[in-house]
Amino acid sequence: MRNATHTKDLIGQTAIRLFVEKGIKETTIRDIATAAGIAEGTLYRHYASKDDLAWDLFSENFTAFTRGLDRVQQRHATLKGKIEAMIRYFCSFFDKNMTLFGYLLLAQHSQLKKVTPDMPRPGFLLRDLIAEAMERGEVPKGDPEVAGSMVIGLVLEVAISRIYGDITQSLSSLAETLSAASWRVLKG
Amino acid sequence: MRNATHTKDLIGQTAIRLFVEKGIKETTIRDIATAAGIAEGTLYRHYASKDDLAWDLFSENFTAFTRGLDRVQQRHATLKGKIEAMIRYFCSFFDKNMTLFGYLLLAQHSQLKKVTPDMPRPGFLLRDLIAEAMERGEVPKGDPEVAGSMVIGLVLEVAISRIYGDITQSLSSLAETLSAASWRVLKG
Amino acid sequence: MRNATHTKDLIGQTAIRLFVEKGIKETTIRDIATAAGIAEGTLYRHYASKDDLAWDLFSENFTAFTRGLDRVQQRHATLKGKIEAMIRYFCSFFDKNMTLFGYLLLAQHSQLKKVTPDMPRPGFLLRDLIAEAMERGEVPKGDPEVAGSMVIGLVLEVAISRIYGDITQSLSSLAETLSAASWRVLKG
Amino acid sequence: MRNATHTKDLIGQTAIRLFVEKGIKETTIRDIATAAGIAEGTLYRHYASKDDLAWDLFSENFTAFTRGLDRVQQRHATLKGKIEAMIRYFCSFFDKNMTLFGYLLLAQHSQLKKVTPDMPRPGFLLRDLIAEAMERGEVPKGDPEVAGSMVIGLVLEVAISRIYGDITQSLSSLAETLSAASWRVLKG
DNA sequence: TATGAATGAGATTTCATTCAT
DNA sequence: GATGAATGAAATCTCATTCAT
Repeated sequence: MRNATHTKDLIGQTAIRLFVEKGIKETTIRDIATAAGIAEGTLYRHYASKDDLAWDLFSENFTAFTRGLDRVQQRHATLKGKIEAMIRYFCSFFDKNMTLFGYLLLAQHSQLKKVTPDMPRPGFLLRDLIAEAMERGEVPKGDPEVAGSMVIGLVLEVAISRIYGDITQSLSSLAETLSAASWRVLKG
Repeated sequence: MRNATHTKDLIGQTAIRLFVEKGIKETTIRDIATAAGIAEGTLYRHYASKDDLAWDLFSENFTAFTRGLDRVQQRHATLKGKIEAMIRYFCSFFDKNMTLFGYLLLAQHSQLKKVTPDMPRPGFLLRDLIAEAMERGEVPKGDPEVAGSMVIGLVLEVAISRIYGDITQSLSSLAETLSAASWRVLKG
Repeated sequence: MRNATHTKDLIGQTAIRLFVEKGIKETTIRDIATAAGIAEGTLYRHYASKDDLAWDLFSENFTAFTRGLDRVQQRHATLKGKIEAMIRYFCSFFDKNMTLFGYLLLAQHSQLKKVTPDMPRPGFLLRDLIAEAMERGEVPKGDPEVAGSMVIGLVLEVAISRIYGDITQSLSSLAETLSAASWRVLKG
Repeated sequence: MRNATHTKDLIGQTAIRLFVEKGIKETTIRDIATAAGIAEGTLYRHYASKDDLAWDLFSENFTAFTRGLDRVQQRHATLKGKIEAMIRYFCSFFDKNMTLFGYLLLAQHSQLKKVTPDMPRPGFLLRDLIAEAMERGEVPKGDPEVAGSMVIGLVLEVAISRIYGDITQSLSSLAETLSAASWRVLKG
């Protein structure tokens, strides 16, 4: 009977790991409880439901990640600088907790439906930054939504290949490569 | 006693649509049967299980799509030509059946575990083509796995944005943009 | 489209074999149809239902077997002679069609409920013969039901051991042994 | 939250009764749950499946019964003494729990396939004891498998007649009769 | 007669959630 | 807070039987 935060964290960590390993629907409350070494009923002392657990883990971390991206981009004036900083931030975040990132990736399709329009999202952030850069002539005019998608996909797919083990280096060691490629995409 | 092939196709079409709309686990056999206008038991005359249904729809179409990519790539000698042809093929495939592509995208995380190493996959195809082009000096040397992932992600994320409605144009109308961006990524 | 009797026999033979191999409930109409090389619906041209099939195969053969026993016993005046004749008949019947006998054995528990009291049964036949022999002093007085059960069990269990492969000789080669043992049981 | 062992026992007792009354396949999970006064899902907290339930009830009791036979036989030096002791034990076991014995009898055909060769079985036990007695000349030489089968069948069939109601006395009251008959079979 | 696709009632099983302890 | 047995609604799957061809 340790403090409540400890148990809640334990549940969260365990759930994320199992969700990524087997899928959200495929992971049962019993799976999580067994792996965490607690009773099934205990989980409900910390989360109202399984859905609540999945959503909590997603929104908490998704928002924090997006805020982190926003924070580092603000320290730079040019889109080039912003992109480089965000990619460095992303790679570092990914390398520090690959499993968590795997969960955000996995959960986005099911959980994004519950995301309110006012919640910060990397896609919207990047699109807006690109639109501004087009305005001020830093990059050629074009569809900022398309440009943003290309950059995001370019980075994300490398992360996915890392998760699947097709790439073995750390993402941080690829940050420069990703930045350079992104910039070539945007610069036209 | 209707045509068996007709019924099987009907089940497949209906299932793909519902799987994309609600998710695979979230779609019940009853959902599919009702939507297809057949009895629940009928489904089992054509597919051994729900898992078998999901896998069949995935592997059949995934393989066909990859074969299509391979076919069009072979008509060109340079990586540039191959990339352009594959992206045109992809965009056309996507525009013709967005729902099916949505299913391949959705199912890949759960179904890819069952994919045998000998099954053709777009990622492996592209990686090999890039490796060859690096060999013969058409593009700068580098990690072909990373380069391939970047190109695939770049294209895929735009398709995802199209599915989510953040982009509204047809993918085919963006084929040139995607090819140009991909080539800039590869050319270094 | 051979004559109807041929198909009906084929179904019956196939069903008996599968019933013994897997159990009655465990054998499906489809199993039988597939093994017999006919369509599922065809079975219903010859038998009204699966229950009817199982019952028909049982009652037909069970009655015929009992009648056979009755016939051979009538040729002898003494219980000793009757027992020897019936055991010889039983062994010969068993050796000629072990699978069929396996079915009668297997089905008796489920099908015997449907047996009407007027249907001839080996147990009743033997009990009555023993009772008469006790009456006329050929064997010591006692409970003919118990005596009959002992003799039947003694013979039947050897047959079961033969079916299970724990005994490998033909039953006919054991007929004398079985008769002698039975007689010692009855003679007291 | 009642005692788990109590519930498991309740399920087992109820299942055995219904299995004997209606047959294993013919008894549904719902039948058992209703008769035991529990929810259907509860059954799966104690047994992994219906098959597991049937097997567990069989193997547990079959093994215990065989062990009991072995125990009482060891207290005697001669085959005659062993046989008498085992038959007494059997009759007592039967009279104390006719339903359970009915289940062992009923289940043996379907469950015996799952019995591993190392599991103790009455048939093997008796065969070995007879073989030893033949070795040391207590009974005439012969096939111990056949002799064992005859003795087992002789006893078993009387039990079956008791279950069917064709015999109404307790088996224990017939123990002497069964022992004497068995011994006459073995003694030659 | 034969076929075999379709049916649908009913069986087994799963699992998020509740609640007495 | 913690437990874990119990619940029951809902899902998957089975299969004897029907019926249009």
